[in-house]
Amino acid sequence: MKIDPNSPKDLSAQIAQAIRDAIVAGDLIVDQRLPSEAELADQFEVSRPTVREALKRLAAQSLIRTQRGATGGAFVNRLRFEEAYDQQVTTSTLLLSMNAVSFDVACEARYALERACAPLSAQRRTPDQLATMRAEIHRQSQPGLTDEAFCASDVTFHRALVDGAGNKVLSYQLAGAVEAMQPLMNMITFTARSREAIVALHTDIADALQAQDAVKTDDSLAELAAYTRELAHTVVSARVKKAQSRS
Amino acid sequence: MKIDPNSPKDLSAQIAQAIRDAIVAGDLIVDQRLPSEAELADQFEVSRPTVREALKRLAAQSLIRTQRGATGGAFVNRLRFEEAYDQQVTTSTLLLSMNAVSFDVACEARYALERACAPLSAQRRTPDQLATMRAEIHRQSQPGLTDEAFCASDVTFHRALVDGAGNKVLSYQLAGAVEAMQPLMNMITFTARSREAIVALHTDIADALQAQDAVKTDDSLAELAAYTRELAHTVVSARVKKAQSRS
DNA sequence: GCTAGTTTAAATGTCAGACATTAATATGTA
DNA sequence: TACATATTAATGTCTGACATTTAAACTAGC
Repeated sequence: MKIDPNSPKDLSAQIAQAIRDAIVAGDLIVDQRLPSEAELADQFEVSRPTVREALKRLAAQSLIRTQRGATGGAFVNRLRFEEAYDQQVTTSTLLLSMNAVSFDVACEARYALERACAPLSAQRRTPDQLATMRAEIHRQSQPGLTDEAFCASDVTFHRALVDGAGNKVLSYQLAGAVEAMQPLMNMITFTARSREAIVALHTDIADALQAQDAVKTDDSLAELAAYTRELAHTVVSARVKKAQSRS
Repeated sequence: MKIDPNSPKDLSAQIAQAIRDAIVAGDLIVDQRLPSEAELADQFEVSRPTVREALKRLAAQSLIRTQRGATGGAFVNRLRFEEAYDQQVTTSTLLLSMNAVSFDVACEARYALERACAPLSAQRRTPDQLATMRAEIHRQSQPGLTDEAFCASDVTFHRALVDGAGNKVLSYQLAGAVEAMQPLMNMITFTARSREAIVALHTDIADALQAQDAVKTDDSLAELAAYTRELAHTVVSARVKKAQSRS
């Protein structure tokens, strides 16, 4: 592992890249201890703070963990699905908000992905996951619920659906898509009637999954997708009208 | 923004979290300049190296960028889809390799997601994307190709398919799934006959997309998925037999 | 000989201060 | 006005020190 002191990039960025490459290539394996900061500083011919900055970069990506004390040091971290979720959600959320992704595009992506899970979920959903979905449907029909709580429950419902596919890779990939939608969904004000419609569609989905009917699950999801987008259009056009009447 | 000096977590981790929260919450907006390192050190009542470690953590996640010179500093970075791809691919690749995700599970996820794109892609694929797919099919039928090059071409083909959906969010979500599969695919040795079969199925897919036939696209993808998994099973069982005969 | 408390050592975490480098801006001169 | 130079404010890097944590080695007492 070598770095170029004359490169325009920061030394710490180069060092982080070198170690990252070694991890990805498998030269450093899970739980293996990296050399101490002082040793790394010697190897790369830089100071300890520079090495530390590099290690913090890797820690931010959960590629390493550090431990203090006598037998401490930096260790290659086993990247777990659970940890990776958080980063994915944060990144996806920021991607959507910073790039002015329209509700339509995000919504289309979300339901396309969920429908990919539907057949698998119909086949494999556990009683536990079904119970979660039923519980969330019940929560969603409570009248006093705030819009935010309604959306949060919606996310839980859909994650149970996705997890029903029993495929960790799918769950991971979709966590970002589903959760990142929440801030956009939160911008919608749900009327009593629209909530009722959504709850009815959620019930259809849960029924279809319980009956392990892949086709009906897909149909219900498609209906929900269409309804959600229609709802958003109504809300947006109502807002535009309001703004026009003000001017 | 406040931090707790008695927390078990590193000060730099807490500071990074505080700034990250501010960005996600929208308190810091894109291209806004953060206070200088010295000012941040004052605000959080820590030293400059500690602040720097926090900033490097954020830089590793592409949340900020830094600029040297008189008007320099740390700026909130507009997270672009292109940049986010890389991180997603790295993370997905490591997730698969470190968690011993089976070929079956990864393959199932990949094709489920791709099939989610199929109907949209059949509707919207551009001539350019079709041309890319045809070119890759041509490359794949060249006899001298290494297994690695064959797989790389496969990835390009499938990315064109996914991009055909014309939905940046979908493309982003699937980039990880498709590319992270490559190392697993590389473990398969493709015989001349299996390459021929894959090329034929790719041709079917391209034809269906060209005809904007969503159903046929989906069918062809399903066939390809089944064939790929069958192929992997054959390879694995052949390896097991070989190992048994050796012992 | 075994256990409990103590010491030691090695590592990360933090700090202070200095200097190097970069790049925009202000200044000065032909 | 145009170009060269000096200033300045920021990040990038280095040195050296001290604080804190933790496991292991050591020691005293039973």
